[in-house]
Amino acid sequence: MNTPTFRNWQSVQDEVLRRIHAREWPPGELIPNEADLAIEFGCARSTVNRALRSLADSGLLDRRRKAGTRVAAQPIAKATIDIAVIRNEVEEHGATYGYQLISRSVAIPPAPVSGTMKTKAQDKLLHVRALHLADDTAYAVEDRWINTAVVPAAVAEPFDRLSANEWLMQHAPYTHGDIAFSAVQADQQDADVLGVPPLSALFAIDRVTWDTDASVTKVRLLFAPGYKLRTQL
Amino acid sequence: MNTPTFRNWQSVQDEVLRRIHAREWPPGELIPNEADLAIEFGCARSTVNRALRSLADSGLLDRRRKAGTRVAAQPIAKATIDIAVIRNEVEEHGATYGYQLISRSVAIPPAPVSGTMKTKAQDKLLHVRALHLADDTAYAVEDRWINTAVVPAAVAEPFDRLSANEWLMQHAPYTHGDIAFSAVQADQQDADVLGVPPLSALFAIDRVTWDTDASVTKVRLLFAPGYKLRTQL
DNA sequence: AGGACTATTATGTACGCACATAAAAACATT
DNA sequence: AATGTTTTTATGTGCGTACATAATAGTCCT
Repeated sequence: MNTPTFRNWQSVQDEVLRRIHAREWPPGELIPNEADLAIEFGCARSTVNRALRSLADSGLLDRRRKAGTRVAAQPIAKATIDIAVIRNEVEEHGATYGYQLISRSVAIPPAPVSGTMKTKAQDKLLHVRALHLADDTAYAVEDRWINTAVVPAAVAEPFDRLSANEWLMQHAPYTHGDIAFSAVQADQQDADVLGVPPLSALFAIDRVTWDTDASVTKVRLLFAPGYKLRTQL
Repeated sequence: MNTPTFRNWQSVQDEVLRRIHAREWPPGELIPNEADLAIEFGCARSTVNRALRSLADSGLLDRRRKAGTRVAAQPIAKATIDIAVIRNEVEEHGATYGYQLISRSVAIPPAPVSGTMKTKAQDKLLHVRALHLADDTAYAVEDRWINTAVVPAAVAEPFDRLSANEWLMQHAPYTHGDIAFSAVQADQQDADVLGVPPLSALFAIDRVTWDTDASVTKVRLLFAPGYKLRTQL
């Protein structure tokens, strides 16, 4: 048997992938250990490790110390979604980006907002509503609350030219965030802003970002009908 | 200056993250090269490499050979979404999973379907519609087309007890897939099946999986109102 | 000044070794 | 048989070296 040698981790990965797809290593099955594969592939164990670790990261393999490596029984598809700044998203579609501030105020938020942002019920926050346009047609409405205790500089920002979306990206660091995607019916207000019939189905992205344990901002983006979030797996 | 030594790649990563968040290394700025960081952190260059590579994978750093490593100006948030088998998703919420086959037939698909699946216009495909339940209430409708030329064994499957969702996971390998999320209005048929008012906003997942260059299956999942797809970033 | 070639440099990765760590398996003890 | 302890083993990671590769910076020639 003339085994070709696999000199780099990508080719090892490709070969492992081939065996998984070809069902040579069926789902749930234990595969040979790193040391043996290294001998078979004619490379160092660390190279095999790199390849297998990468596949484990993408969910195709389950690895446990001592127990060994097995092909994931249910390859939970891990779709990675890039959430870009809206301007970039629009411009990547070849359209001209536009922005309109709808309202800007400092107010006590409704209870659900202060609840998810973990601010005190009577704390005032900065509330910004704005419209993002692609080629002069409505693309998405942004409804945002900003924790001015965490981002005091935001109080001085008018947000009439530069969207809060972009300003915060540059000025407000965050450590982590929660994000949720859903479908909602347009209420009268949002329908008017977007120029669509009431009760239209809108794609919603809700995001809350945190700096350590304090919320930075909470935003809901409602996209005009037809919007699709695409990715590969 | 008493520099603590960073003995493992995770602690190096944490320190780099801290500097980014603290704006010691602002967005867009070039950071010291691996060799220098290795000296500063008191570890090997490969350890620094591992830490920085991991951060680059998650989009926080931009790295280019010779040009060096810089903090991403626009930290494109990469949200990873786990797309599990529906049964698991339901059971993880602590609910009881139920399944009902609605229809199963072999038919010539409408043009958009054969178009996206790259099958010949007159090729017959297996068409399965089914309902997924959580605690006896409708959770999602599945509308699926299966390429029987690629998965001939599917023809013999009734799909009356085991959903196509699960059966395909076990029997139909795929190399890659496209996925799209959107919001759609429920038509009369889907509204009836889900037991919701017509025109309700439904969360839709459209997925096409491929084995090399042939489509395996195309599925649209419509989730009952209230469904949210959550993740972290 | 402009273009073609060369040197430099930072990241990318391979290798081999060593040791850490988690967890299963074997063994001993009650 | 049930429980606690030790051994074994596969993965996880660190280190230092070497070389590959891409892209910039510099040099030379016209």
